[in-house]
Amino acid sequence: MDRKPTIDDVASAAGVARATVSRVLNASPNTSERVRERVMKAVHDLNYQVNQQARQLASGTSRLVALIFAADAETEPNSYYHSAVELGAMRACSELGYGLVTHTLDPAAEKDHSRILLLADNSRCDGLVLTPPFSDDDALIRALQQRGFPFVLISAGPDARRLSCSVGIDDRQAGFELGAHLLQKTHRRFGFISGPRDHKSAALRLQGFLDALAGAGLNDDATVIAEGNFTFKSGTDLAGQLLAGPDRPTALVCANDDMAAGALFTAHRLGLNVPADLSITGFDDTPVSQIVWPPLTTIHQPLRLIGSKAIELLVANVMRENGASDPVCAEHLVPFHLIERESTALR
Amino acid sequence: MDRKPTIDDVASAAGVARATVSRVLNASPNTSERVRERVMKAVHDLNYQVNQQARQLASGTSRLVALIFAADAETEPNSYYHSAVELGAMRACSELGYGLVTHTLDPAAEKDHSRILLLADNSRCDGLVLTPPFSDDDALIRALQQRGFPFVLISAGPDARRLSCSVGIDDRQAGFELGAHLLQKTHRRFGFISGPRDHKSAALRLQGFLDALAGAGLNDDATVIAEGNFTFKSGTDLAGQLLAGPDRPTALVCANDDMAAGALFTAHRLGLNVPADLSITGFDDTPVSQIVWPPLTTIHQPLRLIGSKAIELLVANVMRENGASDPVCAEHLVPFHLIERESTALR
DNA sequence: CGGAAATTTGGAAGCGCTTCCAAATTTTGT
DNA sequence: ACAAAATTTGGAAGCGCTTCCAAATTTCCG
Repeated sequence: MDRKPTIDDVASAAGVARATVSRVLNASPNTSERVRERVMKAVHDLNYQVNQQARQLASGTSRLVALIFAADAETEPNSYYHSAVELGAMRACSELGYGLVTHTLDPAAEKDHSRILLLADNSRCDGLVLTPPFSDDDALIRALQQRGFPFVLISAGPDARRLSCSVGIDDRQAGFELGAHLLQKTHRRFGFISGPRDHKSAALRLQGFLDALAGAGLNDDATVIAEGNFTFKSGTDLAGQLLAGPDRPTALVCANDDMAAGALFTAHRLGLNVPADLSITGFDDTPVSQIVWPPLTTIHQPLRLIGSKAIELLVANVMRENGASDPVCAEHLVPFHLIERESTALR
Repeated sequence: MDRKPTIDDVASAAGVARATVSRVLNASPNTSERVRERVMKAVHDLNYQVNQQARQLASGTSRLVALIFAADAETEPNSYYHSAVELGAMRACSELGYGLVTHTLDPAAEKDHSRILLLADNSRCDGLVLTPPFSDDDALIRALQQRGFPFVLISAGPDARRLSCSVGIDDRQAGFELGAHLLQKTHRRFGFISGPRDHKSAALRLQGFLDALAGAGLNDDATVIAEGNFTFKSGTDLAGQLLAGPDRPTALVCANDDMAAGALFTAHRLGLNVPADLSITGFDDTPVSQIVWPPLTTIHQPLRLIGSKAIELLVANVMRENGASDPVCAEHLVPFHLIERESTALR
C-alpha cells in the first residue's frame, strides 16, 4: 500500500524545494508563474491533499471555529433558532475554508466558563461565536479579551456590544414596532412574556415595546410582564397566568415564537378565539410561527445571515495578519421587519 | 510573555523523560504509581494542556467526528429532528473526549460525494455519522468501506443496515402500530403522506402501515399515497390534494411531524375539525407535535439517544486498537412507542 | 540467591507542514 | 553594462507530540 503523498513527494515531482511548494499552496505572493504551474501540475498528478494536522501544528492554527449555544439539560433547545444560525454559520465556514464545531452548553453548569475557555486555551479552535446568554456574560467576555482570543457576539445586549464585535438586530426598535402595530390595532391592555433576565437583548425588546406605548400616552401599568425562558412550556404556563385575571389583556407579546406558540396553545385550551378575542405576537419568524394556527404575526430576524455574518467577522478577526491592527470591534446591525399574519387583529 | 508549557516542561519538572509523560497522559498501562503521581503533579502545577494539533499529527488521528445532515439549499432543514440528533451526538462526544463537526449538505449537489469523501481523505475527522438519505446511499457506503473509513448510519433502510453499523428504530413495526391504532379507531379510508423515495426507512413505515391494514382485510386501495419531502409545506400541499376528492380519507398518516403539522394547517384552512372530521398522525415526536393544535398522535423516536448511540458505536469502531478485530457491524435497534394525543379519534 | 522474565523508563526518530534566513536569480536604475 | 535593489528559491530548524526500540529496573521462581 502506497501511503498518501506528502509535500515532499510534490516537491520532488515538481523539481523544487519543499518550501516552494508550501508557498504555492498558501498563495504566497512571491512565486513565479512557471514554478507555480509546475507545482500545481504535480499536486494534481499525485492527487495531493495537505495534511491539516501537520499544517495546524506548524502554523499554530486549527482553521476551526466554535459556535456556542445555550441549553440546560432538561429543556429542549430552541431548535429552529439554533439551526438557522448554525446553518448560516456552516455555510460561511465552508466558504472560508474553516470547520465549524458547535457546542451546546448549560449556562448554569458553565458559571466558571471552564469548558469554553478550554476551547481557547487548548487551541482546539481559532475563534468563538457566542450566542445569548453567553454573549452577555461580562466575565466571559473579559476572560476572552484578556487572552486575546478572537470572538464574536450574537444578539448581545448593549453593554456587551460596546465591548466587542457583535451581530444582531436593533432589538429596541423591533420591540417598538411591535408596540406600534398592536396600538394601531387599538389594543390597550397587554401581556408581555419576556425572556430570562440575563438575556439582555430580549429585555431591550420589552423596553422598546414600552416606549411605543408611552408614546401613545399609556404608562407601564398597561402591560403585565411575565418572565419566561423561551420554551413552549413557559409560554403555555405564563399565558395561563396572564389570562387568568378579571381584566385580562387583549394582546400577548412574546419574546420568541416558541413562547407565542405556547400562549396560543393556552388560548385554545381556554376556548379563546385568536385573533378575535386575543392577539398574540411572536419573535424571530422561525418556522414555528407558520406551523401554528393561526400563523403568528412576528418579527423576522435574518438568522442565517446573522450566523454567516458572525463567522465572517470572526474570521476577519482571526486573520488579522499584522499584529498591529486591532481586532475589528464593530456592532454589526442586520435588518429585521415585522411580518403581519393572522394572529393579530383589531381589538 | 511565557509561552504555554509543553510536554518537555512537564517532563523536566517531574524529572522524567518526555516519553514517560506521554504514557501517563495516555493512560498507558505501563507506568508506576510513583511516577504517575509525580507527573500528574507537574501537569497540575504547570497547568499543562496537551496540544491537540501535535498529538494529532503524531498519532495520525484528529479526535473529531463528523455528523452529516441533508438539506437542500432552499428548504429549511428539519430542524427539530436535526437538533435532537445533534444534541445527543454532541453529549456523547464530549463524554468520550471527541469533537463533533456537523455538516449540512445538499444531497443533490453531492452526487459524487466529493465533500464527504474529502473529510475522510483529508483526515479532518476520524469517523462519520450519516443520516438519511446519505445513510441509504450505496455508492457512498461502498466508497467509505473501501477506504476502511469508520462510519455509522442513522435510520438507514434495510439494505444499508445489512452492510454496516447502524442505529434506528424498527420502522416497519412503527408503521404497523400506526395502522393498528387508526384501525382500532374504526378508520377505513386513509391518506399517507410519505417521505421522498430515496428515504428507505420512511418507505418501510408505509410498508408496515399497509401490512396492518392487510391484516384487517383492507387492500392497498384503502390508502391514497402522496410523496412529500418532510417539509411543512409539502404537508400542506399534499394534504390539500388528498382532501380534495369526493371520497376523502378520514385519517391522514404522515411520515414526520412537520408534514403532519402541514396537513393540520390545511385541515384548518378547509374548515375541517381535527379530530372530529379528520384524524392526523405524525412521526418522530419532535416538539412540533405538541406545539400545534390539537397536539399530534405520533411515534416517539428517541432521537437524542439515536445520536449518542451512533457516536458511541462510531468511536468503538474508530478505536479498535487491534487491526485484527473487524469493525463492529451491528444493527442497533432503539425503542420507539406510539404516543396518543388529541389529533386522532374514532371516526 | 541468581538468572530469566516481566515491567518500567529513556532516547531518538519521526509525523508533514510552515517559516526564517540566506543564497541564487531576476529586475532596475544609471 | 554593472552594481544595487527586489524578487524568487532552497536549506534547515522547528511545531509538540507519539511510539518504536533498547536500556534499566523490578519481579518472579526454582
